[in-house]
Amino acid sequence: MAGKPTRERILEEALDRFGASGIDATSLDDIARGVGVAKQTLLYWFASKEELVVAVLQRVADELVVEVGAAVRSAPHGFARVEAAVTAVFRPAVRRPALLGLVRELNRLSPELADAVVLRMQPLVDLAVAYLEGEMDRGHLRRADARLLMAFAYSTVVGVATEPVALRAVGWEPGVASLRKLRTELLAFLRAALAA
Amino acid sequence: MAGKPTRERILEEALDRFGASGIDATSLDDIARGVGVAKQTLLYWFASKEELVVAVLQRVADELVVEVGAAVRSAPHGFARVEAAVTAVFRPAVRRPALLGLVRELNRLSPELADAVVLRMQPLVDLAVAYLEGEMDRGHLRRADARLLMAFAYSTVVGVATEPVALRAVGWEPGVASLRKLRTELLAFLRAALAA
DNA sequence: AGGTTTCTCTACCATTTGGTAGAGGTTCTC
DNA sequence: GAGAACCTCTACCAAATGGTAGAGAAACCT
Repeated sequence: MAGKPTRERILEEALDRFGASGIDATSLDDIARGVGVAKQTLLYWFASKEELVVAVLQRVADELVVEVGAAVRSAPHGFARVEAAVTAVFRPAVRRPALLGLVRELNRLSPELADAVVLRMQPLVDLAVAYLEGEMDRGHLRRADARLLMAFAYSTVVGVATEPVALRAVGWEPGVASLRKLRTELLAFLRAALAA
Repeated sequence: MAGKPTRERILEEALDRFGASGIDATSLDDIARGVGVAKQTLLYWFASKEELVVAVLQRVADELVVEVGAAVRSAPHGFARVEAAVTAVFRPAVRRPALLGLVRELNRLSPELADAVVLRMQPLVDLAVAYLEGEMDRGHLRRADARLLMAFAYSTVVGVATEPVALRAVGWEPGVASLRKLRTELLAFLRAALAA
């Protein structure tokens, strides 16, 4: 059907389905039908459902780590760096909303993989924290718990991206537009809270 | 075993299990074993799994609505009111971490119930928004999108309460202590951002 | 050409799970 | 004490799901 190799198409389809309906609620048959192959073709490429799940999560984690890492490393100092990091976290969420929902299932489904993700994230966080604290020392930013700041920003994105009930309660429809608006507002907030 | 009626114990157990492992991954047998009765006893009290799920979610929604509603209505004006609302949202999360995780599954499992929850939440949000905007008009708070503020605070709680990977990446262990620390910091943040 | 590897398929199986049928016991009512 | 309502149980079923066995193409060596 498509030019992409089967394995690739399976991974794409699985990511979409897992993200939309949850991993448990998605059967191998669902994915296979979506790709347009037999279930056993899928089991040829991935020996078991767990293996498929891990492969999908691995890819999700890779995207996040690479994207946020590049942004944090390349952006200028000061608040611009905070801005770049926040934007980087939002980007995958906007491009593929299914993605963030999956990270949440990591712990339950593969604690080992979750550990691996944590280990890869930590240096990035450390880098960001070091810069934030440097800026605070220099008086460019108000003093605050930089580590907490990171958790704070990230969890906000996750919450809004995956919590349609809360969004609708405040009068918004879930979607990309809401995510963008939130990013703007979050940044304004951070700016106000961190202004020295 | 316990003094509580069977139906009540089933609801409690189901809430815990659903929250811990997800609804799909929790079988009726699991819950029944946890309570110490046969699966069919459970099906006597709730005609189907869906009915049990709805009952549990209904109760979760009730707790949230009642608790937040009481806090918003009773707290003094100004920033104290914001503080009361945020604390009220945190309280259920601290007391029963499983609770917030369930709200997220609402949309997928029972869109009708999700609609109902949204409808009940809206007046509360309106109330909070009206007060926030009043305070802004009077110059007690900095001007900002009050509606967004609500979504923002709530999604932060949800994100941190249900996203252990992010927490661990910033060097914390998931748990009640982290939630408390986050509440303090979130409030400090809001205070700084909203100070007129 | 002939064999080997790669890839996809049809058929089938074992287990789990939500759910049904219906029996039996307990408590409350009269 | 008789009957009814209430509550819990054992035994069983139908459907779905993850997974196995193995056959048939098709491309790729040599």
